[in-house]
Amino acid sequence: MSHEKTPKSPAQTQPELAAQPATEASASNLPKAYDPSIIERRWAEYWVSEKLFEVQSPAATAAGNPARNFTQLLPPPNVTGRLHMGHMLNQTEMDILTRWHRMRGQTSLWVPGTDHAGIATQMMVERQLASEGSSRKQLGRDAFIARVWEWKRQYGSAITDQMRRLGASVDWSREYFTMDDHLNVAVKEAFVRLYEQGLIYRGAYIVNWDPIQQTAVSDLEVTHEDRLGKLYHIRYPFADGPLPDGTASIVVATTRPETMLGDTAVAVNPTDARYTAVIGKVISLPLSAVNGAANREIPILADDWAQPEFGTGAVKVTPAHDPNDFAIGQRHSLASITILDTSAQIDLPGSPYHGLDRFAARERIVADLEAAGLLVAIKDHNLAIALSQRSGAVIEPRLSMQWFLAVNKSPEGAGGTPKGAEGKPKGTGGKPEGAGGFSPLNTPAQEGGFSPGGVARDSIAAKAIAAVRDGHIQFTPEMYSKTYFEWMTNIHDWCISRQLWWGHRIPAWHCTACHAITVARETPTACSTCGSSDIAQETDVLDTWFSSGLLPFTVFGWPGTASLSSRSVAEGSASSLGLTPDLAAFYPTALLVTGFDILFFWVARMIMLGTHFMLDVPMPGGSQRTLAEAVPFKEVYIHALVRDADRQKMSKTKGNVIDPIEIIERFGTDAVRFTLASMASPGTDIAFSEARTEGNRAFANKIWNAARFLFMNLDRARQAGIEVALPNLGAPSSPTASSSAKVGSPDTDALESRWILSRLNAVSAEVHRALSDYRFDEAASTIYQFFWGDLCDWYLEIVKLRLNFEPTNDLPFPTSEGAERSVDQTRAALTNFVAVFESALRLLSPFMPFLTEEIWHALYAGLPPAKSIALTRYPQPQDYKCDEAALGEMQTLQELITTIRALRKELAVPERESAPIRIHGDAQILDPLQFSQDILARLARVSGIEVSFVALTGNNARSTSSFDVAVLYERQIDVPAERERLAKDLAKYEKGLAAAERQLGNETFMAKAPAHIVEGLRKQAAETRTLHDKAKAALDALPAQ
RNA sequence: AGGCGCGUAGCUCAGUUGGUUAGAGCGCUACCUUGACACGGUAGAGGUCAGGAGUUCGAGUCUCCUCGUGCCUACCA
Repeated sequence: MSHEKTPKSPAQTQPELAAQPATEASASNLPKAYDPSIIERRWAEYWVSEKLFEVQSPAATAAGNPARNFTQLLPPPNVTGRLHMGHMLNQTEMDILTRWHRMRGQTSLWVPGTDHAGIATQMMVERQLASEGSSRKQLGRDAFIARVWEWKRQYGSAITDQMRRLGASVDWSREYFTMDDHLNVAVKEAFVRLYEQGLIYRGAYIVNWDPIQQTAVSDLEVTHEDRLGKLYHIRYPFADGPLPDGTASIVVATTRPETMLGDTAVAVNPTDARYTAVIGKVISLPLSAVNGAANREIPILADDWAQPEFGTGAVKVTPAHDPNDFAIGQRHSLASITILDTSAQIDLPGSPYHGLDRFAARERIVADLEAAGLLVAIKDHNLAIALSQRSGAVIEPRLSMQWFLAVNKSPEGAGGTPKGAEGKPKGTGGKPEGAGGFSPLNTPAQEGGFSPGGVARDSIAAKAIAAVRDGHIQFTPEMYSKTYFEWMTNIHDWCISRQLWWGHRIPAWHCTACHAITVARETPTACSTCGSSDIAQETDVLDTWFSSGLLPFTVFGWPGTASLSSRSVAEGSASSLGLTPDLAAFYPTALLVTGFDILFFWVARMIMLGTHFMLDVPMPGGSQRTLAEAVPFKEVYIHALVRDADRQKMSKTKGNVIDPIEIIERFGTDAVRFTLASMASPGTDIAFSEARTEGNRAFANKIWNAARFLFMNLDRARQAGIEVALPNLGAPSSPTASSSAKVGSPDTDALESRWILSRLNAVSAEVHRALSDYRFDEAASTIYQFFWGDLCDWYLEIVKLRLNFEPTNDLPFPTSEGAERSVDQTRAALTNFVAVFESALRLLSPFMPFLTEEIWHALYAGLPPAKSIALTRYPQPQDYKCDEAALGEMQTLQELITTIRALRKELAVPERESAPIRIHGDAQILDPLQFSQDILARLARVSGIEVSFVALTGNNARSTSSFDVAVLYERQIDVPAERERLAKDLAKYEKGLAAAERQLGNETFMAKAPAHIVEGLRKQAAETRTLHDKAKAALDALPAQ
């Protein structure tokens, strides 16, 4: 604690230890209210500087066992990013799990890193250049990339600095950046292998083109927005004369009239009787004239794609600017005329529309059509407009040369055996995304495999589907596996090229001489086909998700020092096949925690690429890796979205973004973490609530003050010369060895001691179960209830009774024997208190690492048994003795105290005043209470106990199912209020009784319901009957008004 | 257009395979500045589980329908 010491206590004299940021504990030393800002930064720095969470690379021979380790990969945030609540939720959950597993003794490795985020980062730097009056193109590629690196050097650690602030227990020594050299080598290796396996091809297809970014983007980077648009009906006149019936034109319907400049046909459905006669006719395409020449002529053809119900039933075909039209063009060998340039301006030299932006062109064309009398109608039309997720630009489907990953095709060459690069694009095994076509590529997985839909069994997608279907990867919540299958079974080939400068440049070289392509790991000097040295590297870079999809194995060193290009298969030693020591130890990782928004972007891609590449990497023992061992992770936990308090999605435009750092500064990291954890129930979005965060800050404060109370009494004990042993279970745990020494105390110990340890037994079991099921909410609430409800409200209050530092005061006639007994009692109580409290801190530590670290160090006064509470043993049920009798006794006692308190309120007994009670009940219930008279005296202000042999029904009595109790106090009760209360109770009992009797009288129920249910109901009915009768008697006994 | 969710106390949410009289936090009411804590203590009030029908001995929980609401996927010019 960094506040100034105000030494009031002579006990507070130990020196600070340099290595431990905390000072020793002393109640007078602790501020009255918990102030997280004082301690958090200090501990965050300590954890990092002491390298507490680093995991050594195991020796290759040690054959690491991923099953015994707990390894996770942090979903790498964009290097340009700032921490948002989604990150914080994600990292809180990952950190709780990592700390929990670590404290359970597993080797827990959490690998952090950042993503180079191609488009986002390039945009960021371009914006900066623009503000300087410069541009990417002015700078040139190399200078621009240098500039991005400079940017990264300067600002790239912002988000990881924020992570440190959260206390994320990651292994910083393993931090990566997706553009690091060794990862670049791995990306190239992966690309080359896929190319050699015939799974990467290059071709001209329609892709989603972002005219602002000037690049292709994948289907996933496109969002759709419903907008009201127009459907234009346009008349296309025949060039080859009218039909016999006089028809001289056909009317087409389109939402994008400007694309008519690129039409190369009109299609009608062959079954559409209205149009059968016009099939084969030729059209003179309006407005298509260039340089004053005649309009282009295009055919009318029949194609199933044209739907008779839609529009006019006739559809214009623009193969270069629409995926469906492209497919029609393929079927009918139509020309593709590109009429828009990369920035979506009309590119048609000689046309009056040349150089116009697409939307300006639309207006002009519509006006011109109208002037020419060719505009038949304009109708309102709802359409889903495609927008670029990044730039917000309207996506322009564009025919362009791109690289694709074939996901539904068998690799060529079994087992990934490399083949020489062939220098030619491979054919496609599926269809590229965005490439149109309306026949489903794949059919859903069916029993026993796939239906014959052209999907190869050993394709990338098929392996990825099998990995989940066969249970090698499990989703939580399970529902997401459906979403996964839905997407995976309808997946198209993945467009992996981007027309950006920032990213992994595609390792392919184009030959100017023979136009062949050379794909190679090392920069080649000559074309592999013709030997010409006139070659130039492909300018495109890879989709960012291509490199991040490889991370689960590339972060562990794949492909190793010897890439496949330089190995001979015959050698076959594990390391030459790509098995690095880290891969052997940590792959597959145990778990991936992420949001559903990147389920397809990243999760599915990791599964595809992981299963594909890792199947070729042998197991540490040299055996062939199975699919189960090739998956990138065994479990996926998908968490919710964090919304604002009104359940609105946070967005910059709405201005409702909650900055986690700002919230942390107001409430403390621990409180925010605890809030997120306690609201993280699976499947439901989190409406982030400040009120709840306040509540959890209060929880932190409560713990802080409980610690103050403990320390205060430890101080007093020291002064009184009472030795209290500090618990030593905090010693670093060996997880397998069950602790020989239980926390706690002999059976002869006080009730509250035996009880609280029994509670610890139950609570640690419950927390274990909850965390095993990813029920962060249940784990958090269990600990909350225990710490506040059990420990502070009951245990601590009772312990106060046992603490006596002036031994002569509690006996009427001071004796040395009495003094000794009192000392023993104080020592025993404090010893148990410390042990219980220390256990509770360890229990809470994964959720509130800062607060618990601070108090824990303070507890050990600078001499803790471990460098951090995070390195101690997590409380296990077997560490605490469960004493059923104590649980039962305590329950009765609590019920009695609560009832007396309520009665006293009812009778308006002044708070400070004590009053005697009279009690009636079974001996087995009441007998143990005689040992708890002091507790009753303190917690319920009972001045004397009188046992009654008859039931108590007076105005000053209340009944429970196990006892009647009366408070003896001379004060007229509020008769109307009492009458109301009793009447209400009575009604409740009558209702319950009626329901129970109906059930018990029901023969089928008695016959069919399980015995324990019937028995339980009987017992309950009997209790209700008792309560009913007592309430009735009490009501009758009320004086009439 | 398909698919997946959600609707429980004033608010935010729990409620395991159907099983006794539905819980928590915050808020609210009353009282209490008792030497850990007013970011506190004690005792309370508050719900026909969106609506309807069905299956069952028994439904917040399973089925169907209706209403409201959110999201994801999609090649409809």
